[in-house]
Amino acid sequence: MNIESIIINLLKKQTKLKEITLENPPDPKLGDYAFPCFQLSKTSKKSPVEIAKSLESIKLPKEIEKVKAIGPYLNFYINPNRLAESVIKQILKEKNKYGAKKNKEKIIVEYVSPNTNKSLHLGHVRNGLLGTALSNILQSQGYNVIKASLNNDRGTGMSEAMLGYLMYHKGENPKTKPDHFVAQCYVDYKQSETEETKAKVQKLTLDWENNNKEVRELWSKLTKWVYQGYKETYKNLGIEFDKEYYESKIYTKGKEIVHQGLKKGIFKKKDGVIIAKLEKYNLPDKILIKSDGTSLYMTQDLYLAKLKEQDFKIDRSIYVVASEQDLHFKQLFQILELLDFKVSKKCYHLSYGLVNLHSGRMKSREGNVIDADDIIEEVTSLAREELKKREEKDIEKKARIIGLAALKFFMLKFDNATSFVYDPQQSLSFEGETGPYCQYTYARIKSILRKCKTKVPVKITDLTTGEEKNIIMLLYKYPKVLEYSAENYKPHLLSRFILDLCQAFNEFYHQHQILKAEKDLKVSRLNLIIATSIIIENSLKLLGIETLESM
RNA sequence: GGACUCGUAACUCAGCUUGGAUAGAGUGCUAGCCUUCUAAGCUAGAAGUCGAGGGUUCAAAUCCCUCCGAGUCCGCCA
Repeated sequence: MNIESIIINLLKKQTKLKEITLENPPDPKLGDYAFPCFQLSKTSKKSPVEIAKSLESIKLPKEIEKVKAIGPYLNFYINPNRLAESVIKQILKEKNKYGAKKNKEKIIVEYVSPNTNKSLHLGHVRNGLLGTALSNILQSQGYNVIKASLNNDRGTGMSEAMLGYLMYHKGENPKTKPDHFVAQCYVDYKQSETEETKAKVQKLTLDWENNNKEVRELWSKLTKWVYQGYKETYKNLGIEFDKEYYESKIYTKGKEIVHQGLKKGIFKKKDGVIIAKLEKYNLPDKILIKSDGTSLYMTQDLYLAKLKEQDFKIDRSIYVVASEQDLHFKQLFQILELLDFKVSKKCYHLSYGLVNLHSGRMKSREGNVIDADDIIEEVTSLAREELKKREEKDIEKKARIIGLAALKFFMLKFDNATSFVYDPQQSLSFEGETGPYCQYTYARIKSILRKCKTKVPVKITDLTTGEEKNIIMLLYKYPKVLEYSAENYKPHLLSRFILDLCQAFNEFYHQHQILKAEKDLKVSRLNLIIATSIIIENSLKLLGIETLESM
């Protein structure tokens, strides 16, 4: 059932307007949908208030209970029972397919993409969770999603980590988590960096490129450790990939594209470098090949963009990368366009703001980062303390699930454009607009359902209170929210929706009895809360958050 | 200097796509609610020149322009 189009068609017929905009009244008491009559007063020469009044006599379909002119607005009150019956039955029938769509497009989403000389920090966590949630949401809309990551596993950073290993840890095996060990080598190097060591780093990089056996072996050893460590962190966070790319395997391949472009006159050679002139597009020029003939990040990105398209025949290519690289992606997409690569039209940069600390920006080289593994540990331990107060069973398992929910929800509730300061007290809270609040709401519903011993017949009749209607409207709107969230690449809209739904349920819960309601009403309300629990569970799952039957 | 993003309550943020009724949450604060289905909850209250100014419009937090402030980025890092 699509209420909006029913009302819009009704109004179109009545007013002869081509476009009708409906809006939501500020207070549910004022109705469910409102039609502002200002636009009509121009042509009809009557005041909007009069027009609204005159429209009150409009003939209503059965989906609409009544209309009422309130000031310059014509307000529609939907028939709650009819909508409730239709929406709840649909949810009970379709379960996790409610809100799902069919789509043929293939979309590749690239996220995390770490530099392998460092361990993962809070910024990677935001990136990974954002990428995961986005992938899930797109999948829910029927897209064939390929989850990909690019490991930046070569270059100066890796050489610095290698030199750090040789200088301070030669022959050692990791005693800590292996990626942390490699990151430590990097930090140790950085803290003692001199002109002399810089030269050594340069030599290592060159030797690596020339396939020097010893250097390559050392490199393999370190990267292997790093991936071992990453694997564990990814697993803990529920981050997965269908495809991992490695810079070391593709970094030379972009050069060919650039040289061809030079031949065709798309790029210019100037002062020994090959450059893309972009001032026409209001962008700074971009160097594509350095004067020593070696490639840059941009060079390999040109190749990778094409490679992704070839590998998977994708229709869209999304890059989840921090806003620091906004310019880089504008340039990349523009250069792809210059090269006349079809993929240029398929690319989208999902930019997100930095996660800062009170002390300022996180800098790996200075070691003042919030480590991903530490944060998981911290949030789990906070949840454990909380659970101990409640004398719960399965404390360990639940602590992990609840702790991660707090972390994940916090990372996904802001618009991706906003940068925020990470504040442990706020970020890891379990009360208010948090993951655990949503889980708690779900557990509450489950607890009621456990106490209801009899099977609940699918019968919906008496849901007429404001609190019930509020929930029904949200359930009705869920598919639209999901779709909008997917098409605009905005997972936070889903997070906000879940909060609204949980809040609506909790208000209902405190106001009305469910198990002690009289027979038909009880059945209707049970159906309502079953449907609610299905949506909470599914939507949290899309954000990568697990639910608990009790907590 | 240029480009982009952001500026909404004491604090953290929604709302801006598609302009519309008294601008919403959460945290914190104040006052209540556990002999009733889980109080990680709910109710009520205090709290806002929507950064500033101008423009468009019947109507602007929302669209346009200017300015101010913060952040990010700007040819051989990724």
